[in-house]
Amino acid sequence: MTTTASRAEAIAEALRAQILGGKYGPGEKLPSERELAVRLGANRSSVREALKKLEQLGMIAIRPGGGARVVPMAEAGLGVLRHALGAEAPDRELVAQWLDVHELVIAGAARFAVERGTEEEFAEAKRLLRKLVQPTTTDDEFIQTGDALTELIAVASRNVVLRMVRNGLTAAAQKRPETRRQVRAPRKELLPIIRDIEQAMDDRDPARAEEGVRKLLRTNRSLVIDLLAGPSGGN
Amino acid sequence: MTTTASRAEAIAEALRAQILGGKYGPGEKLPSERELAVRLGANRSSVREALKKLEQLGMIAIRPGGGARVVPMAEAGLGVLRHALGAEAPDRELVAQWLDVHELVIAGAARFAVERGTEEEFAEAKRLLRKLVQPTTTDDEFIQTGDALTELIAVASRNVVLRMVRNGLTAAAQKRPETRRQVRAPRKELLPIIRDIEQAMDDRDPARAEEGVRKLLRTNRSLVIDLLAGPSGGN
DNA sequence: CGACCAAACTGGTCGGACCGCATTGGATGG
DNA sequence: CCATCCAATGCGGTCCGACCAGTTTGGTCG
Repeated sequence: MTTTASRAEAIAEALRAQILGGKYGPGEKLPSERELAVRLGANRSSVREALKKLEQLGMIAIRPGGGARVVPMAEAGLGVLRHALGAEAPDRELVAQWLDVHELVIAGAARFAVERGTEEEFAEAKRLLRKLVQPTTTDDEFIQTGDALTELIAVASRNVVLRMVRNGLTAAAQKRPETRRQVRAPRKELLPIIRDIEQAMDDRDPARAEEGVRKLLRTNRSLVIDLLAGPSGGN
Repeated sequence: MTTTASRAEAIAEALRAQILGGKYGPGEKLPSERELAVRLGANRSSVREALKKLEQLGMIAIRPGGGARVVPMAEAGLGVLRHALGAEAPDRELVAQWLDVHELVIAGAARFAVERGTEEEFAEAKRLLRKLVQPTTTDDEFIQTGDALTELIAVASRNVVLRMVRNGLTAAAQKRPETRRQVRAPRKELLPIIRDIEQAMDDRDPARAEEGVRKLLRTNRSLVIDLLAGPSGGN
């Protein structure tokens, strides 16, 4: 079923699930490459490649001659998120935390963007903002436009580091197509916020732009939660 | 010379330097694994492992049967930063951008931390803040205390995603010991800011805490620039 | 009981081999 | 002459068996 990708990726996926599932607790040692190979019915090379993947994600730490130990999730890198959020039923709390950080980063980027952006970028931003509230825009287009807008903000911030952080965040939120959900976009409430952001761009007012984008993202908050974690339930 | 680590790591380092140095431009295809192996005098396994590392960093994209092409730096992950900033003479502009993002993230974390932190964490934060301005604190201790403080803020924010982002940022800023520089910490100007942050904790005032931490980080800005990129000069 | 050393691990590298896939360039049919 | 098709080529992905260097570990010896 889940043999969608390469052998090594499948092994990495399995180990990842086992670690995230708690089979191997933080600090615990994983079986050796050779034992994992026979246990999973794969070659040591493939197992090794999978382990290297997990090491690069920051999930495990490998010492030559020593073995591989599980690293606590909070000490890992952003890459782990991609698989924690990509699960069948992601933790709603984790999704909420993702949204908080995303809001923080993009709103901050908007501040820089208004300070350093070009007229062309402002025009493009206004075009995208207007498209968000156009009645002819489908829900899929709404999401795509939103993504394009955040990327535009990141680019206009003239900050490569910020773009990289956003890359990590958005990559983590990428859902596999088969688990995508249908959502409804809240259009009406957006109009005043969008006007506010446009005004901020005209006035080159960074603080106002930051606050406007923050409100914009917060309005879409429940939408993203539904998109990533499925409707209602707890929280 | 630079055989600090394993063979694969050395190869990855070399390729990384070549890519960052512009030998292979964005979108350009790298030589095949076999050719790189003979060219670098290493086994294909080692070359392969190095390429996998770069792929995981987001620097290159590998297609089965196709080859490996270079990904533009702005589309890569945070991991690339570690080596871009770890160079002998890092780009000062890049360091400045790192500082902007770090300030944005930690100040935002401070907001959450004041909302969600425990009394014990507040007490620890105050202890660290006071240590920053104690005359008996050495410059090395100043830096360590600052790191501990930002980590405490990240932990107290109760946001795993935010901690991961911070992990990525701090890992990128880790300098190799041999290239560390001596710096002087600006202690006197910190006192009013620190009092402000303490007051914000007592009042549970998130906005004030965010602004205070932002000022605190900004005060240390030139210090970090010197630490990472070396004092003044061009580049 | 403690220090010490050797055997048993572990990960890192090597060389060779085979597979399925993507690319490509020449032969073919229009 | 051009568009099409297909086989040869090159690519990454996997597998195998072997050896090396470092860590762990257990038992032995002082």
